[in-house]
Amino acid sequence: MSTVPITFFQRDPLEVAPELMGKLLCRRFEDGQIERYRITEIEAYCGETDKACHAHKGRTKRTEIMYHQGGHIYMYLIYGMYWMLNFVTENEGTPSAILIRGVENISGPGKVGKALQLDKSFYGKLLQPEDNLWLEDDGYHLPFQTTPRIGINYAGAPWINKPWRFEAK
DNA sequence: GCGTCGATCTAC
DNA sequence: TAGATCGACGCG
Repeated sequence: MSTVPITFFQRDPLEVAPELMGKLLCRRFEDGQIERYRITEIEAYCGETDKACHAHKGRTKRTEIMYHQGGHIYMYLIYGMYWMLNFVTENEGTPSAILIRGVENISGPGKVGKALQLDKSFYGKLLQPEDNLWLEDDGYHLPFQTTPRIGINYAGAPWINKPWRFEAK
């Protein structure tokens, strides 16, 4: 069992994603209680050219954090009620991120944010124990498969067809 | 300043 | 299949 270092995220999201599958997402709640959730479903969003990526229209207040060093947390509100959890990848100036769509026993990105009690206060924090959200590797290897991403039809081809969603098999 | 809409989920 | 619910963004 070891804590995954921030540098793990400072490379191409398509390289990080397969290694992220099966890792343990750890959360320390307000009351000090610690829970661990195995990551079972994620999606990669790759830079300004990827029309499904929020950063495809450039640097804004919301997407700003995606332009920073990998290892930061990107949170955003969707449909007025769900907080989506994302991990920033790559380095300064290269916007990309990985959306956590599901963990063991919890399916759906909206439910993950709710179960882990995450909101905008986590925007811009780092994935480290000091910030109450971090990653651990227990050596477990989770079998997975890739499929197109969900809910991004507006992006059009070829982006809707990219097999950038990873799910447990 | 105002209208539109989204990387969702639940219930009718 | 529609409704909840709100911040970001486009338009002007």
